[in-house]
Amino acid sequence: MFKEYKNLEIDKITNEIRCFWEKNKIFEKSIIYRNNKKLYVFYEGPPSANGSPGIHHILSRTIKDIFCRYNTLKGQKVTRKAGWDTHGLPVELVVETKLGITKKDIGKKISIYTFNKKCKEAVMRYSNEWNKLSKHLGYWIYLDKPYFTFKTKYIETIWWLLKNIYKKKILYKGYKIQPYSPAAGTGLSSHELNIPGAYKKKSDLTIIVQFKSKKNTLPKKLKKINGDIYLLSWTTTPWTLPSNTALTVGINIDYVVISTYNPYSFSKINIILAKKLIKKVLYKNFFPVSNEKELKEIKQNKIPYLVLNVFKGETLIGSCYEQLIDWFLPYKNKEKAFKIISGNIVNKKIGTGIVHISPTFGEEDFFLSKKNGIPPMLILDKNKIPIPLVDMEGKFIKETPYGFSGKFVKNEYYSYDKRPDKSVDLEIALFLKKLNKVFKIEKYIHSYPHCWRTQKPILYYPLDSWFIKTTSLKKEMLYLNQFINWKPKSTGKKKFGYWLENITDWNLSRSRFWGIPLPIWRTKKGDEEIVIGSIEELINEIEKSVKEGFMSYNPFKNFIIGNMSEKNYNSIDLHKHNLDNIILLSKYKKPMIRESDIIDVWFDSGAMPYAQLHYPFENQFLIDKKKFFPADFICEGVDQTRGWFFTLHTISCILFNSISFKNVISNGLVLDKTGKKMSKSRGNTINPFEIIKKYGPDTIRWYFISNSSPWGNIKFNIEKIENIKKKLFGTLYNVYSFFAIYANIDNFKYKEKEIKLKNRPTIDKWILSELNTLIKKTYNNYNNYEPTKVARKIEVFVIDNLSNWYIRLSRRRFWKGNYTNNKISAYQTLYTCLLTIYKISSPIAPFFMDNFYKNLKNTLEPFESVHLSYYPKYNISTIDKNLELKMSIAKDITSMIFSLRKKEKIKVRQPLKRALILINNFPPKKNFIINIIKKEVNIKHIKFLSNKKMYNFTKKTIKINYKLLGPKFGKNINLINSLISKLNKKEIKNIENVYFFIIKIHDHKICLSKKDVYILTEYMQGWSAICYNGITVALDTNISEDLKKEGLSRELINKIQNIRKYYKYKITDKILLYIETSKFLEKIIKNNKKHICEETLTSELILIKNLKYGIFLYIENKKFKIFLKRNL
RNA sequence: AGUCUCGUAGCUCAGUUGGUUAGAGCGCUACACUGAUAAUGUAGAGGUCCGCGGUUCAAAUCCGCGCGAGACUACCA
Repeated sequence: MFKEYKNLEIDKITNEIRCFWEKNKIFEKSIIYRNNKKLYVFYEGPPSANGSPGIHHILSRTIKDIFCRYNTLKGQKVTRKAGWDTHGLPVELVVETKLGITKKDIGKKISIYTFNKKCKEAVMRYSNEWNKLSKHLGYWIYLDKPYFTFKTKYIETIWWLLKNIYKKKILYKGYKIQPYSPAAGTGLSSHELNIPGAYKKKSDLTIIVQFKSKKNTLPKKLKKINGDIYLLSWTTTPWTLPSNTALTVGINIDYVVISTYNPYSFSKINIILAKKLIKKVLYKNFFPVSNEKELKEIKQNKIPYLVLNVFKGETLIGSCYEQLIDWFLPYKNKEKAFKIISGNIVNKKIGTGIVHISPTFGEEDFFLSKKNGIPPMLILDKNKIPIPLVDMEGKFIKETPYGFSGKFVKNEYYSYDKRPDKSVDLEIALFLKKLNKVFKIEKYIHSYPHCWRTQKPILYYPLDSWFIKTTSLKKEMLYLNQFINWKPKSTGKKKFGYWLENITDWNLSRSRFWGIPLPIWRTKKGDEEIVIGSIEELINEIEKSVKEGFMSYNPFKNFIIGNMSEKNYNSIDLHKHNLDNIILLSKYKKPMIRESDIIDVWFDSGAMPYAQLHYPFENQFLIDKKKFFPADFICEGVDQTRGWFFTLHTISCILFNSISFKNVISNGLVLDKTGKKMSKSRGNTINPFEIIKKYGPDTIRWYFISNSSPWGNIKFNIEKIENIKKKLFGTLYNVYSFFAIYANIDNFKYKEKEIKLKNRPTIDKWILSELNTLIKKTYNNYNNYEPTKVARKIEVFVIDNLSNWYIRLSRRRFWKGNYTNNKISAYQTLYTCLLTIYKISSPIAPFFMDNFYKNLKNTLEPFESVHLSYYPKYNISTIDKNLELKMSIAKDITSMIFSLRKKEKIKVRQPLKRALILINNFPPKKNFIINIIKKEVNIKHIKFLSNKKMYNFTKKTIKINYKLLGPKFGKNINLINSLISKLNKKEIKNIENVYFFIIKIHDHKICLSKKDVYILTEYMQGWSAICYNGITVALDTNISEDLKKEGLSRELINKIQNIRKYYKYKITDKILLYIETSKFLEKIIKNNKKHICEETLTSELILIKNLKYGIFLYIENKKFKIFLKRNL
């Protein structure tokens, strides 16, 4: 027996299947059973469990699950290990808040040990939520032995990787300009700048200053100009001007030399600025003139200017200028300073098009100057250590002249009572004005980052950091990127590609506490250093140090080298609180202390392919033999492009000269119904658990996948989910129920031999052809990582082809007649369709499909679960495109006849005599189609007519094929079209009968082929007709007396069936039928009695004059009485 | 501010290398059909293909400039 249902309870099914999976370890089996099969490698991007999962995690986890399940179906072994990202600032901030402390207090008020302990506790606080999400969503992943980034084994791999990066000589210590809060005395991470509210509108004093060019270094063109030439440059941070060492121009930007006057001193000057910005810089008091004469007069403070020359920025590159404020000179390479360099940072819309560069206080400035060999403005302090002109409290250094010494560069850094009237920026402006070096002073409002703790503006400040020299690997990384299949392509090519193009060295350092410590020890002077690559190495080094007396004992002496047991590894902790106490011995017997920073958490996650395996200490072959590397597939949100995707790629490129993932889907965001981002502050977030509970995981999964491509943003709309539940799952349920009811009645169990395709009725051949086409298409789309196309194709098949067409047409075969081959064929066909649908849909809707699969499984299909079965193979010989085409024409014709009936107001129950159909080039063998149409639309005769016969009834129109003729005739195409469209019916007919014909344009003869035009037959005179898609259908609307009676008899059948249904009789129940007789009814019944009895399973139909019991019915407004009862 | 993605019916989305009159589903209105169906069919209403300009015989599609939404990066001086 096939299981029958009373109604569809998705919730119940889901729970049952979930229990079934757990109890029978289906997930485990799906891996074990494929033990000797090829591996499909999937990497789980580790989530951080210190926040609870949101609705968007449903999206990415659904996609991940789909491809893991699909590839299992394909017969591959798909292991997937869960992992947790455990380190990082967000955790630390949570703990800080909880303990009511700030960064300064760590190591003072509270020990690093305690702090780290608290972090470790805090990090997993939502892990239960995450596991619950996996479970409820049906996301299959090994939760039992996940990798944790804080575990000793994980850390050991990271160290090994870092040591090998060091060996490649691309790990170095250097300066980086970083956001820094002088008020708080700490550097800030970019994360902290992204805290909402960090960017605030700030009003700054901006000035345009005049850098005097060294004329002999200018291009020839400009040397000829009389007088000094100044480069105008704009800045919002005048306090950085003493640190200026270069100017930047855009090579493709047009610049001009202008002769004019300084608006403050009215001295005559030549200035250089971007052509496009003339109007913005020289507005209000300035006016353009066209010759030297006019330039001479300043009228009522109106200043004339004359454009002398236009040139590309490129020509300025390498030219020099005089230092603007000559208080200091760079301690190193000063001869290379004060040059014009090129850079793409030049904004064409604001400023002057010439950017002032202070490498010590701007990140872009820093990189650009480094690239161009420009020295930063660093001077040597009394200890001969290079320092910038502003100290770490945000003050000008002592040595600064003209009263600037010790002044805060931002007024906000003073306490309120001590804040001076004039800010440093203003003082610098006035100082330069006196020297006649200022062209303009203005206020400017822009958004500027502020320290989230002190609410004061941050500075960009050079700080010590460890870097990986990723810039040196740019080529390799770009090259290897070509071999990654990105979904969508643009993320890989553009977003990721551009990012690689503009790659900067990877800053690994974080001056925080909860993370993997840098395994680097250095002497005080920094002349000797060691990078530790394993615990063994560390222990050995400690031993040396103990011998020399730098350390009193070895804190890790209980660790057994070479013992890979969890117990051994859990016995030691490699976090900062332990490592900072370790002092190592240098080659020249000097003490070395650890570089105090921890490693960027992104390195943790990017190292996950190796660290999850404890490579190379264990599982070495899995990576080296490329068994578990690179991944076949990863998937995360598009925001990970510069996050996880990047770090994975970088590490594998550096160390393994390989990509680390072959296919990647970067999914979009989940927005609310109106397209707004979901956020707690907006209050439009959706609880993933509630939504899963309410609609079921399959429905949600299907919704996410079918609604739009996963890489687009999805607007989360509950109504659509409802629709999927009703339409797809409802229909599938109904098709199954239909099958189960009748299969059980006929005791069909798929025990009979499979009926050969050639012996099946055409309708079965058709649906099997469509089914195989579907398998083929879904197979390709899965392989191309296009889940949306898969889901949509399945929807069309299930709803349109299988339910609304195949079953509708085949209905009678299931419930009428004996258990013949025809009937068996119907069962076998429907069975195959259902089983196939369950399999190909199971990656997307794993619960629902498994449930129904299990109901159908039999000796032919022995698998315990659909997820242990195999993806169906499509059979090319079953696909009959011609048949599919014919059927789609039949559908069209049916629709058209319904449409005509509606127009003529003739019910479908009323049989009609005939319909005529005109269609060009209809494939042969029409009978099958004719029979379907006849039954569907209740018409006795369907006739396909040839063109010739129809000639008199039709109107012909002709149109040209633009696609073919357009390229041939270009502009003349419209002329040809007007000529062609004027052809009369006879001429068109002539064209139909030939292959080529000739038309005349302006005495030119043009030869056209029949393919160059479309001929449409549109209309039939005197008939009720309709035309669509090149098909014309005409309906004979005359109703004879006999047809009328037949129609009425059908009306009667319908009424009886409704009563049976109302009485809840079984479909197989036979009945006795009593009808109160009348002339009207006798007329109806007379010729159709047999048919009526057959249709309604009436064993006896009795006409009685006076019927005591019964119900009243109406046909055509005539009242009569009827009584029926079960014939037991 | 820059970069990237997106913008097609009230809603969600298709729309092939540019080519005849831009489509589907949901929703709305009316009618029909139904012994699996909470379905389905037919008809109707509903479009400045975000706007402007360009290339072309021909643009929703290609290019440029805007506008709007989102992400990423952000003192991009």
